[in-house]
Amino acid sequence: MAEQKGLDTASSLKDIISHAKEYGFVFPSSEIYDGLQAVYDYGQNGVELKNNLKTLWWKAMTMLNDNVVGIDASIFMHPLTWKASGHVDSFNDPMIDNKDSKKRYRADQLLEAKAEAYAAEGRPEVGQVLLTEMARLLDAVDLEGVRQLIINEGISCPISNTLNWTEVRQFNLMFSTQVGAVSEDASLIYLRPETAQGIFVNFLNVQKSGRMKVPFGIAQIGKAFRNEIVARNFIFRMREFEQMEMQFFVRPGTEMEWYNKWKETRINFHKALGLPAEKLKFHDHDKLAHYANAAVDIEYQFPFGFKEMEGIHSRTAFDLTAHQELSKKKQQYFDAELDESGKPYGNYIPFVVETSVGADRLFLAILCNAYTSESTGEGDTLKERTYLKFHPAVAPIKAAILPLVKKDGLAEKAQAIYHSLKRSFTCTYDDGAAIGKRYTRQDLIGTPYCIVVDYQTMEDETVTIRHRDTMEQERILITDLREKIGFEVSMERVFEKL
RNA sequence: GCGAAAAUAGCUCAGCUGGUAGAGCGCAACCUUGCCAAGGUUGAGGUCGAGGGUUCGAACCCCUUUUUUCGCUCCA
Repeated sequence: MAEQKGLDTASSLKDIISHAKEYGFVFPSSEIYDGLQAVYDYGQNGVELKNNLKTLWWKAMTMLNDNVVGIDASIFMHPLTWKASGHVDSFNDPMIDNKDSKKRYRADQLLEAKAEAYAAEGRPEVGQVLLTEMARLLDAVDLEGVRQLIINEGISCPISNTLNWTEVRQFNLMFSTQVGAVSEDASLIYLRPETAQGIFVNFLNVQKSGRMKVPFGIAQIGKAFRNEIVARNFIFRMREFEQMEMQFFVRPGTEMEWYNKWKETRINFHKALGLPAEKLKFHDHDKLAHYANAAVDIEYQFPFGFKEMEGIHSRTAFDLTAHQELSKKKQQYFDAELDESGKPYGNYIPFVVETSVGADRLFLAILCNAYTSESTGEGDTLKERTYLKFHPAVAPIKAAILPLVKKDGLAEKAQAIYHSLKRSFTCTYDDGAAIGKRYTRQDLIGTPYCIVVDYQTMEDETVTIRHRDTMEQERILITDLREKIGFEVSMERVFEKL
């Protein structure tokens, strides 16, 4: 009788974090110097798992869709990119703390709420004056002026009801650095806070050089950086993270059709990776961002609750239009397809449907789902068993080749098998301890198959395959290993469900 | 960023009212070993998160700091 430990509690996140560290999946960054908050490194097993996830996503996008191609844009981009995208303005949030309640607020939101209150009492013009003044102060970066405005308006903290405010501080969520001569203002550049803009600025390059016809998509995997005020929940929210984004360019008016199609396509991808349907759900955005006309998250039930893993946004023509206006370069596409009246659709700026997954979040979801701690038997036969039940296609190591004992030529035979298989998929060889201990070592890093060389192998060229989840064994010919295991661990096994 | 708690070997922990660090597991080598964390021998590994202070003497008391966890807050 197997009993699952409480996987949905906060304590199991702790178990997963220590398991991830102990078995080489995720380490705190620069740990010998006490680490760096909200930054993590992937270890020898973590990087294999993450690379597998990235490759699966990449191939699912570019190989399974005729009209999606990839790019790899730089992290550094022209500063005006972030002006056009709205990040320079909307990421500079002025924050203010109330010293009595210890609560923090966005100063602009406090003032906007006050302006709405004026409007509600029938004096919208007073509110408008307030907003204009606020905009002037924010543009001038007069933070003390903003604080005075809050105090003069008598805006008190809703919790403590006092006017005991701290100074206003800017939290710029974009990291910046300087290129070239340090003294020049123009040399200030940002680390990209999202990868999407690298796709938008290359829209016409790809469309023209690839003779792409709308609808088509551009996929990209890459690092992005955000100076989060609070980073929590392990690798869920990091300051440096990796996104897997695809921007799909469509004819205006058809965006909802594509939005719905990609919603289904993307959630099916996660299911094909082995994430259970009951731990996945859509969450529609109530409040849409400035660029979107529809937005939904695919949420996974992490140990700390249902949280966003992937976002699917209908971004309209916001981004390309903004880039066209700021760059003065037309971002339009000529659609030669004929409409109902027999005329070409002609020139337009395409609408965009975006799918954006956090690679680290997908990694965490896969790891949380795989982590299994069971106890079997009772009394004297009670045994604890912990293993990672990864889909074979994402497991860091696909197979371990183990001689039952080291002597009588079994080790040499096992090594020969190892060397012949390692060209086909990631394998490991271990003759270090008792066979049971070696099985457990592989369970702990989620290796789906253990291939064991025993005395019968020496007689009839067969080995046993021990399966991770069931602990059952089957005997097969050595010559069948490459094909049988190779197929089970292949991407194809995931893609056949898509 | 605010509040609370925690930090001793790779892991889990012990360490009395202050007297220059221990266990189990794990790890490495060798021997033994016919299938689910097997046994034996030997060994590596810690200035007790960091810095300062009090003291004859600090893992232990005081201050500061870093990191982590939890609760707020934030999350285009």
